[in-house]
Amino acid sequence: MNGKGTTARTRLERGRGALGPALELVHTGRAPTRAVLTAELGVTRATAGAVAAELEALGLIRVDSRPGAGAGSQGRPSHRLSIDDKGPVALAAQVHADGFRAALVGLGGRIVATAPVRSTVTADPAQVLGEVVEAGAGLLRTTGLRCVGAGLAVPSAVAEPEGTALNPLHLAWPAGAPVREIFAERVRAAGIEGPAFTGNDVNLAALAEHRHGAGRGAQHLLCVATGHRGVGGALVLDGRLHTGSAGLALEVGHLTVNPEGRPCYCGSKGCLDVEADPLAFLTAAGRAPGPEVSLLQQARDLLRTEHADPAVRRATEELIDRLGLGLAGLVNILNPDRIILGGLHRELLDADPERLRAVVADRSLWGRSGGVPILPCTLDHNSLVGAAEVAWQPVLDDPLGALAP
Amino acid sequence: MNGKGTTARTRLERGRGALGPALELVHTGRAPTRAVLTAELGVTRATAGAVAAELEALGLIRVDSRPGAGAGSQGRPSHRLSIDDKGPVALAAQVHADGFRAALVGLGGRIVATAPVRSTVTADPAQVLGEVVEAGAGLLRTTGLRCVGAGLAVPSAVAEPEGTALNPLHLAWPAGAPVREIFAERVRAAGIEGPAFTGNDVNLAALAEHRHGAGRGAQHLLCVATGHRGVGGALVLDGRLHTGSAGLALEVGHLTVNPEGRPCYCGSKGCLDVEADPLAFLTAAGRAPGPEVSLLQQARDLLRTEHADPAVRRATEELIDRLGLGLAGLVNILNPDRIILGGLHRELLDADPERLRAVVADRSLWGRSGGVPILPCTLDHNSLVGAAEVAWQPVLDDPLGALAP
DNA sequence: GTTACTTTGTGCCGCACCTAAACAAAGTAG
DNA sequence: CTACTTTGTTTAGGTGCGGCACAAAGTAAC
Repeated sequence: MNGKGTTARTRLERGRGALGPALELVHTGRAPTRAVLTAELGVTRATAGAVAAELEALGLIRVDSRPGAGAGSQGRPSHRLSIDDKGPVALAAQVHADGFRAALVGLGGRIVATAPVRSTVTADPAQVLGEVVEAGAGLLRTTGLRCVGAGLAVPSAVAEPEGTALNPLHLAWPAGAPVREIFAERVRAAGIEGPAFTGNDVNLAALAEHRHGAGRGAQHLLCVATGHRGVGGALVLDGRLHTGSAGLALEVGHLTVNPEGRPCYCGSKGCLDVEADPLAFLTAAGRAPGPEVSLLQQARDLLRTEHADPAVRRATEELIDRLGLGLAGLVNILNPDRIILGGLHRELLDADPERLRAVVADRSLWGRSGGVPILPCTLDHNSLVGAAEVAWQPVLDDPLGALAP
Repeated sequence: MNGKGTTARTRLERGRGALGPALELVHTGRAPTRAVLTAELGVTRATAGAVAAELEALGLIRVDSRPGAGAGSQGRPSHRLSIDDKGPVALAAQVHADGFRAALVGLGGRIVATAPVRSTVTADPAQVLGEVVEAGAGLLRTTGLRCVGAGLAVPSAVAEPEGTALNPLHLAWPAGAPVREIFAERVRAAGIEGPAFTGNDVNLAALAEHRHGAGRGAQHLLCVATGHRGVGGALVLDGRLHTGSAGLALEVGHLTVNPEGRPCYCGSKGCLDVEADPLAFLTAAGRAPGPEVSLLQQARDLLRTEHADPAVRRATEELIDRLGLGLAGLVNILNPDRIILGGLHRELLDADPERLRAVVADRSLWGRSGGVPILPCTLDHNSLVGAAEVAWQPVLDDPLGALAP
């Protein structure tokens, strides 16, 4: 008998210190039962039980008395810990060149509801963000779920601590637009409680992949992706996003990957930004980019459907070599224990994983660091989930403090 | 009346959690009095007093009842906290191309005693490390001080967690030599208690500069230096050395800084390693390196004494430009809030700080991150102090646990 | 010199959080 | 059915810290 009501009530004031770590373990799927939770936290069973009861009382998780696929077949079966699907959610928003989208994301990175994508991104950030927040507010109204906060992913470097978008170029937004401020104001205006965060989309995608995707368990996770124009990077260190002292870290686009390469707008030449993005791929394959769909879509289609074409094959190999050189440079500096690729880079990895791994290993200084696993990202909408992740962070750090008052 | 003896005794079992942070504050000179300690720790005066009493009982610090240059002139003067100069020390050792040296280093990075430098580095690491440890053991015998542990700085990347030196090239040691194991064995054999650590010299120098030198207070500190051949880098994040997942991070020598540059042994060309080290400087100035003194010494002499020579001037500017390009690349990836230069790079900075800062700012993506302060290192024997720092680390993390048993 | 004020140091109580240990519960293995 | 293994709960207790009142040690004003 797991006396739910009363037991949880009497323990409500206990377990503050271990509460955050415990929730994070359940959140990332590393604590399926209380027994595992006990081991992972390094506490006694009594403490783990109290903590789980408290998280249940907060409406965040559920303790099922049913099966619980425990460890060995012997001994008393453990109760299963799961995320309460009636629990609170975070409002996640994403803006990119093709449009914007809003979603509600619960613990565990589960997308609870999504608003249809709109493809009208105007030059006015306040209008776009107002619409996307309104879409999210609509989702909250129809589902009736509690909201812990809001997160926004933008395809631009975001300066800290101001929260301004430094290069939202392919959104046609003004450089330096105070996106965090605008977003926070719209969130407040929509009557949504909780704090509002804003971050670079690749950074947030990396965070999501680290917690719920291909990056699980990595201590030093490097993420590189290309979507529309340019190349983005992100680093997750010990579970935390490393954004540098001013939010400008991992601007990897200007590593030199081709000394004889084409000139870059930064003043150098042969930069990763202009040598390994969708436009570079289309150009290398001798195709003129069309205006209908996004560059990423065009490049992806070309790579998938015409990979037998010699020109496409050559372009693929060339981009893999350039990307590999860039990754090797990053490996020498950051020495990650895992690399995850997104966007077109993910397609390049799928097209010829051996070639890419060989280039990285060959141009890394030590065989060991060059042998770092390179994986495709595995999470749908990882930027969106990452945006929710930062909104969830205060709750993960201190559940009682963030939810009680 | 500050009842020293009895008060400390009655409080000996208190203050475990805040003990480490408190010691670190005194160690880095950020807590001159108990009042400041109270504020910095964010605890009550009662706790700060108990913690200070306990650290005093451990023989690490002293609470002087004398003046104490407190904050305002009003109110009761605060007692001064200082490091007990009869307290324990760490054994620090350094091996480099010109010889080796041993020292005893107390809290606060104070070098208590040094053994004379020997300049016979043979090809056998066991012999060299045996001699250097013996020199340190002699210092311990003559001073009679307690030893908390030992640290060794080597001019090579050190692989984690094995502790092997991957490229101790200019020591003529075999690549992959198990230096940490050898050092630890010699330390044990010499009857020195405490753990033994080994690290890359630039990494350790960065750590020392962060705690006691030009890097104080920086949250994201980048350190770049060149001594003999090649260029080394280090990153201190939130007070901790970032060595990557296998100890191989910050191998900055193979950033491309000159697309038309000379070939590098790594297979690329124009790498920082071959474009911005002492040999590159001598070559650029049209001088043939001699075998008498170290390359660093020759380059330094040339830069200082013949800076009026047009060839030397051109070489200086060329190296500053190359170095600046490399630093800009690192700034784009790491976004540090301070950069410290050592070895010949420090001399280059002194020679023309404006030029270097301009290159870095110009080639960094955002003006903000390019405006990062670039400073010369300020600590004598920073690698040595850094070696002691890692030996002190267990005590700084948990003074009671590290010293009591 | 006395008084008022400011700031620092200390003793005492209590609370929050956890551990330890004993016991109860729920399964498997024979 | 009994022995064994593992999980969950209860109770008691201990550690580290905050809160608070008070004492101590200086300066400022008169």
